[in-house]
Formats: sequence, C-alpha cells, structure tokens
Amino acid sequence: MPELPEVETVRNTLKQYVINHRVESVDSYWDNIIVGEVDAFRERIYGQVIHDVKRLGKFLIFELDQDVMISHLRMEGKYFYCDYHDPVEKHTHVCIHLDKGKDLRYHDVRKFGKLQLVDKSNYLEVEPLNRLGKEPFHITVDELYSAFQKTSLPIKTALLDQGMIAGIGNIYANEICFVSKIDPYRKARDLSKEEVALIIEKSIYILNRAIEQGGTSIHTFSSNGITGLFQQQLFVHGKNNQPCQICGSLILKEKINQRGTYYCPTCQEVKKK
DNA sequence: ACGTCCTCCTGTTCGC
DNA sequence: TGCGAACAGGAGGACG
Repeated sequence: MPELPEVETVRNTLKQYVINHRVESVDSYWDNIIVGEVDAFRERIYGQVIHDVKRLGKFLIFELDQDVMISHLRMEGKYFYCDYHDPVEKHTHVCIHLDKGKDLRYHDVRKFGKLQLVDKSNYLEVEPLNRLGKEPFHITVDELYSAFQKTSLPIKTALLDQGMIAGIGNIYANEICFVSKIDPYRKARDLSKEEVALIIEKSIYILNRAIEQGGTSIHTFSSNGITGLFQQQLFVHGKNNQPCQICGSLILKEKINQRGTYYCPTCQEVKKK
C-alpha cells in the first residue's frame, strides 16, 4: 500500500531510469487504468520526452514536454523498467514503450491505479491535484486546526482525507495516532492546537523515517519492479493481539469508518470500546 | 457542504 | 478438505 514515503521512494528510483526517454507508443491491456480514452492518451503522449518525475501527496507526476502524466498507485501499483522484448507479466496493464528499446510498465494486481495526462501549464489547478491539501511537511498548525474544526470525523479518519492533509494512508494514520498518544476515535475538531501541532510533528517524523528506510531498501529494481518499502518498525498497524512495545497492553483492531484501525488502548487512553 | 455507503478488483484468509 | 464469503484498501461518485 504505497503511501507518501513509498511513492517518494518509487519516484527517486524511477527518476534514474526514465528521464530523457521519449515515448514511442503505448499498449493498454486493461483500459480502466487510463483515465479517459486510451486512443486519446496514446496519441497525446506520443513523442513526448520524460524530463522529470515529481510527487505530490501519493501522486507520481511524470513531467513531459506539453503534459504531465499523473499516476496514482492506489493499493498495489508498481512500475517496471525493462526491455521492450521482456515478457509481459500477468498483472501488467499498461506498457509505455520508450526509445532505446526500453519499456516503462504499470503493474497492478487490483487494477485500482490510475494514469492520466494533464496539461503541464496548470496541472496543479485542475483535477485531480487541485483536490489535495498540503503535505505534513508544509501545512501549518493553524491550517490543519481550522480544517479539523470543520469536520465531525474521528481524527484517524480525518488524517486519511487527502483534501485536509495529503499523503497519509491507513498504515501511517494508525502509526501517527499511536506515536502522538491520541485516541483514534476522538473527533478531529476536539483536538487542541497543541495536539494538532503534535500530530504534524509526528507525521513529519514518521514519514521522513519511512522515506529514509525506503531509500536504503530499494536496491532490487528493474526485474522485480519498484514496490516501495514494506513497512518495518511499525508500532501498531497489523499488530492486533500483540503486546504494545511501549506498555505491553494488547494492541486492538477495530473498524473506524470502515477502515481497519489499530491502537494501544493504554498508551492512547482509549476508554470506550 | 458534509457524512455514509458503494464501487472498483483480485488474492488471501476465514468460517462452516 | 473444499468452497464460498469476507476482507483488504484509496479515492471518487451517488445519495441523503
């Protein structure tokens, strides 16, 4: 499940391979990946050169000549950089054929990912990127506090809202609540400014640490694809019925707004069941 | 305008 | 053991 740190790792790795390649053609094997008409996508991207790979929240942004190709990996999206003649794997849905006999391939078991072209001149001002809030690195306490004031959602759920704060997915939302010692059920609007400041601080800390780890654990590219790291050093996510590393209480798993939520009832002072 | 539920998908895990 | 149901999850869309 790529979140901001994983996408950043993918971006850094991908950059080393695809920059300065020209797109020669595109094959699509599952058309719902590409937003809009596949033929239009194919014609529009033809001949454009990849100049840079950027990231905003969990979106990858391939900077081309006239357009940007915006890519969201959702749950299981991966990129392969390989030779044109390499066999196409089962879950590879889009092959972007580059010059020099190379391919950039999009692979996604669940087929949830999206790929779309947007005019480069104003891509931040139109969908999908104009929906995004600021990332934890840039948002101010006042901005997040005031966004939280406008919702009745639990803090755990609010952290997942990309319009309020961008880049946090379910895994890190759980970790951030734990490390901040905040009850995931508490309404976001009930947090004090000090608590919001703590949330931001811990978010930055956790995301940066994950990015660092990703940067050192991504040596197996090219044939295996860029998958992003798989989380090490998690405190609560996926740890239900295991003892909390801080206090020894058993980590619980419950659903909050349909999402699996893991927490330590003691550290996070969760009273009601 | 906001919250809730559904949809998109397939591989894995769970329950009978 | 086998097989269907439930689950996992990001985000957009429908609906109230």
